[in-house]
Amino acid sequence: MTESATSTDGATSTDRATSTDRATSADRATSTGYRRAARLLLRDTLLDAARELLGQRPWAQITMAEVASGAGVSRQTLYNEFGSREQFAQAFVIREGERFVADVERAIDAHLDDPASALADALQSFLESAGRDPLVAMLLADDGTGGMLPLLTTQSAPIVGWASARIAASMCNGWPAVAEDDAQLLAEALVRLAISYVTVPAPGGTQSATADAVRLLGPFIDRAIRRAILGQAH
Amino acid sequence: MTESATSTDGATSTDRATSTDRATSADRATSTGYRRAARLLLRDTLLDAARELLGQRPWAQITMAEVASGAGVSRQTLYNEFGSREQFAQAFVIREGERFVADVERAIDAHLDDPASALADALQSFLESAGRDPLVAMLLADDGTGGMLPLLTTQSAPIVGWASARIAASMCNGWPAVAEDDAQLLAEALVRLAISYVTVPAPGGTQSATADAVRLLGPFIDRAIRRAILGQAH
DNA sequence: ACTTGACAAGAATGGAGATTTTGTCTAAGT
DNA sequence: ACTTAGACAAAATCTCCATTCTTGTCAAGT
Repeated sequence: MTESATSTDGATSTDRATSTDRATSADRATSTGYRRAARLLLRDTLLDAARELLGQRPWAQITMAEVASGAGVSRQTLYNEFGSREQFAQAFVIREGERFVADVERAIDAHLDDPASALADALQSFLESAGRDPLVAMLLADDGTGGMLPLLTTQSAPIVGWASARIAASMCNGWPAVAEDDAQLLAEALVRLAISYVTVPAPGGTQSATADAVRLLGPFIDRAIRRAILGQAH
Repeated sequence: MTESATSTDGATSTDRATSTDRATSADRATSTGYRRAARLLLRDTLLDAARELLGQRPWAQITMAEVASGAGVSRQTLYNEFGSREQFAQAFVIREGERFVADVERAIDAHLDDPASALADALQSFLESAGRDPLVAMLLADDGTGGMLPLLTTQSAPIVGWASARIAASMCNGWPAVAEDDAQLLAEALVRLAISYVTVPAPGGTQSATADAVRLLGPFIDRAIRRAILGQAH
């Protein structure tokens, strides 16, 4: 019995085009493309299931079996996809960080002409969505028994590295003139500050934090841009 | 300023002004001065005892009785001085943060002419001493069972507030021309970045972190100084 | 002011046994 | 191929209980 529970609203949708063999009348490349897509879908579904469970109780009290059944998938599949519980938790935190990265990338694309505005936009939307996030609330309420705090703090080196690399790449992409060094530096600072503001919010709320960050980093951005323009002219 | 640097291992005195002493007479002042000094000595001794114990095992496994006897003092005295275990832990973290503040203040005083150098000096010496600190190492190794991680992360709002206020005051003192807003902003960013760099070190080591911070915040400082000079001229 | 001894309430500890969970494996099913 | 159910050992967790320890606060002694 595997406890057929559920699926409230869930996001999960296990239905998949069952015709795996046939190339769906499209180009052949889709075959490998399908594989990858299916794999990503699987990962996302599992991560989503964990997310929903985390809204109810801390990570330490959630079993891998629950995650698997929440995703409508066997436990074995979960282990095949993410080696261990620890690795799964790591992947989860990274995926949540993905929202942050996505916010920043969207902001960059929306303000290709004005990096300072992009910064404001990025931090604002991220901090606001993080503030509404029940997961973040649970993390903040964690007194150490929750089990996920270290991942965001003492063991967050992988997340910081990954997120800042992604953001730096986006910056270089959106603002090709900016030096790679500057982008990397700004990206890492942004990530560190974002984590800091999530774990201990600014007393004045998110817009205060955003305004502060812009005021603080604005001069650096201005200088970077000025250097970029000079470099181009040269 | 107002910092009586101690010659020995590092019992920096936290001076709390709160002079409630209504002047009764001159000779009385000596007595009150002694009182205060004795009180501070007591606090420091207790905190030092805790520090030594923390070098051996995590906070969760240290009892108040051990701290008291380590300081050669009765348990009751400990409770009289710091209300509860939680408050003691808080005070301890703040006292450790005192080193950070002291480093920054010293750096400010040593570079009254050049804030950027002061920033570099401050962060460099702090990160280096923190890197050598066995306590910090223990905190970083903490998997959540240690019991002190939340104080430095999710519950670090008091520390951030206190440290940045102190540093901002020192900045305003050392560089009177700088706007209070700018000092406050820079101080808070410095504190947040310092905490971030302690919990997840920069891959390139402390000097890399310092160089990064200087490069990042340098433009802001330059602009603040430029504004300060203009303000003076006006 | 500091210490000592005592105190209740609550937290931790330990031990022994049952139960769960993790991580891996295999034999199937699609 | 990919997934699944079933089974498995090893490790972790839970339960229940009794016991000890710790916290926080007394009052009285120095």
